[in-house]
Amino acid sequence: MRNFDQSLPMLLYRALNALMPEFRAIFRQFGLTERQWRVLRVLWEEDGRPLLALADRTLIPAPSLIGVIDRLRKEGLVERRRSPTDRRVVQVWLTDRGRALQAEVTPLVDGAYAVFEGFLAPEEWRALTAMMEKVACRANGVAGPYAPNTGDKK
Amino acid sequence: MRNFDQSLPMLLYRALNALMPEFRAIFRQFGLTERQWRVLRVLWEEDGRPLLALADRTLIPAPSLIGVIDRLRKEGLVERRRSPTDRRVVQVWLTDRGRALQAEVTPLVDGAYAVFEGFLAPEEWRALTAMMEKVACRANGVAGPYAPNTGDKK
DNA sequence: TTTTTTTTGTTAATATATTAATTATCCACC
DNA sequence: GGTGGATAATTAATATATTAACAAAAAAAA
Repeated sequence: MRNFDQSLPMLLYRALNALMPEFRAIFRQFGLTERQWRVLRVLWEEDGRPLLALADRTLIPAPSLIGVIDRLRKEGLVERRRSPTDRRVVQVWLTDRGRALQAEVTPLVDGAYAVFEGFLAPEEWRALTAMMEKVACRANGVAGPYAPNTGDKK
Repeated sequence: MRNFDQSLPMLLYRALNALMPEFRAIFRQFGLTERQWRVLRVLWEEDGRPLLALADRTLIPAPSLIGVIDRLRKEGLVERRRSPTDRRVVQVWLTDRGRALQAEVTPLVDGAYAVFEGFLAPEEWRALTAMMEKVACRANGVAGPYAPNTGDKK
């Protein structure tokens, strides 16, 4: 039986465990959960994404995402509209408040991230990124290839 | 605003997202959740650990762990005993069934792990491990040093 | 020895996630 | 132009996690 603490999953969990509380404390200042932030983070980059595209990008399973978005809607940060061209599709749009939030949250998040960024040298970052991509890609390959749903028509 | 998909947290989440379903499918064959497996995995290595020691080792917050262990107990895989020397402490012990499970689950888990292990070269593994430890350690340092609770007396 | 502090575990309230099944719409084909 | 299969989103049922506050025992201090 191999070493538990040094297994890849536990290594990743421990790193996340160490990193995320810092970020979550920031999110909480704005009444956001981590998952809510992830949704906003994607919408700030590209507004009006379909729900499944958000699920792919945020790594939040669709049924969970329904709830996340519903709470964001109740807070008046996003709204949902049916796509005019495909009525199955629900697009999620930022409200003015949702858009305004970006300018408040982003600096704090970037600040925290900059600290963590300093933990590793640039070439370490490159190596790490490449390895994580490799793991994610090939592991996905075990059950099927990684094919991000962009939400765009083919 | 930095690239979301290549941020450290999302890289780690994506890797875990790719890895864990494979393992969870194995756990499910034995009626175990991932967290239940993590508890058993530690107990197989060292039986009778105090609850907080398990929380540290498995990265499961204590209040969550209560529930996890309670469900394991209902399944007849572990039992809880008060420590004779310190009545605050609750030790978690494997039952015979809990102990027997190891021989069934471990080969499958090791098999799956071996596949993933092949994704990276040995020196990549070393580098990755070192980087993750560095991140975990130093990030913890932001809010306080990493001091694993072994459950042993000082 | 009494009081205070710390440690360990727990509960209670709330929030959230997961899994499987369901609905609505669209697309491709005959 | 209707039927079968796919896709997008959702619901329902269940399971689980999180946060803060609490209780009990032990250790430290007064």
